[in-house]
Amino acid sequence: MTLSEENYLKAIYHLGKHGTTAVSTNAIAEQMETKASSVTDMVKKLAEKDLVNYVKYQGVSLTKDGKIVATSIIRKHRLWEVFLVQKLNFTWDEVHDVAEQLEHIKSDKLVNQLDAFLEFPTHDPHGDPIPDKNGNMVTREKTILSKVSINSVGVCVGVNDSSSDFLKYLSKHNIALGTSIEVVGKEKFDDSMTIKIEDKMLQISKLISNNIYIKLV
Amino acid sequence: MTLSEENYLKAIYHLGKHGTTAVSTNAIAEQMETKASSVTDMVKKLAEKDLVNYVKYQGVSLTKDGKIVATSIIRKHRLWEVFLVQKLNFTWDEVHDVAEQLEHIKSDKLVNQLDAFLEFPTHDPHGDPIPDKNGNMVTREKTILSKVSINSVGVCVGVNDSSSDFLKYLSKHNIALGTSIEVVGKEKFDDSMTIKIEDKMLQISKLISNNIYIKLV
DNA sequence: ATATATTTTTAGTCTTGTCTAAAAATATGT
DNA sequence: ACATATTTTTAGACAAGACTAAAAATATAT
Repeated sequence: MTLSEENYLKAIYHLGKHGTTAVSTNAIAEQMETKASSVTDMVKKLAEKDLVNYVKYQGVSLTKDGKIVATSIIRKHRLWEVFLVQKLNFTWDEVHDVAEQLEHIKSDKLVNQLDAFLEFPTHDPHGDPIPDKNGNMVTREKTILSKVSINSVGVCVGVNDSSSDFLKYLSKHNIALGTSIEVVGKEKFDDSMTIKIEDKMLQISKLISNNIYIKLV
Repeated sequence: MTLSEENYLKAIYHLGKHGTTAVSTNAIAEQMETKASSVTDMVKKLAEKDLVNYVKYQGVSLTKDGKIVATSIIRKHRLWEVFLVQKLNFTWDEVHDVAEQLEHIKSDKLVNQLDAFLEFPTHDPHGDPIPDKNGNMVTREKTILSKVSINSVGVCVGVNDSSSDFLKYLSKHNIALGTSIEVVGKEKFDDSMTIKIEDKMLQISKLISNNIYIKLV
């Protein structure tokens, strides 16, 4: 497995609900910041190796083998993120780029010992589930903040977008995993929301509320 | 810096006492398990970037910049080795291949936080010194076991060859960093030695004694 | 239903890092 | 010192992965 192949598999996994639904060449190209023609080339190679299902003009999905590879990369990525935050004092907006590199390190012993060292975490610093050694992960009940009704109360359990800019925005407003959020107002016109965080009111746009997951209490 | 460039700089550093003395194309090729013609190509590229001094047919040495890069890679390699042994329960013969991968991860924060997390170790699991943030490292007094006279007593402080096979041999005979070694016999004919370890006698060949460093007591 | 727009693929090119084979330079032995 | 051996470099080729431009397939709109 080359670095490039691994990144394609990961992209296909993320784009089509765990790689099960077919995703378009263009979607992959956009996600990977490359050109559609490059995607076609690589996808052919992955199909040759039985890592993806590919029918010309019909999109791409992961095969069983492809899913195993993708899951193992995601496992590594998320374990490293936990390591960076818990042991090396990184903040949740700093971990992504480094984890992107670390996820490609090849050593079963390394991954499994790291897992044990971190005491088998089930979720990464953004609330995403970490696959275990066999590729299984827990599915935690969660709701997109934008979808909940007025007066709902919940606890932040994850984010959809984990870009540095978004995470910094959240930190600035004291929103982290575990933060209690109450919906005190919703604006029909632009779908903005007023939420209460630690007794402070905050106006958030639809784009923001669409990227926060909460668990209702 | 590409992965390949980094590996060449590291090889040149190791072959010519910290990269200061010029090393031959063939020597680099052998160390890197590649062909001399490939070395010539890469060395030209590195010279172009002012990372090595290169005169056709006269060998290669590192420039100031080249040394900085090589030192930083070696720092990372050795820090990761300490991490693997101290935190993830790797043995000293298992760390090399994984550290070869980890040494190429790019993140200053990662390296410096890792250094702090490990409490600023000065030596790796093979007794080699770890450069600090500024590239400085301590030089510890050490003697090659093969060179010491009969009845000398010392403590193992390092190894010259850190291949898995050699380290496993040492472990099997209870030789590790800190082990006390007494030279009780030397054979002129083949330069083999009899040493005493924890009250047990051991016959070692010249090849073995040439790869063990001790500090005389 | 057919013209137009969009998406996807193909064909050909480029760069990086490698290789082989041959040529050039250096080293060695008598 | 000169013939031979060794080392190093050059020249040309190749694979991986990316790109551009053009062709083919699919989707959309009136």
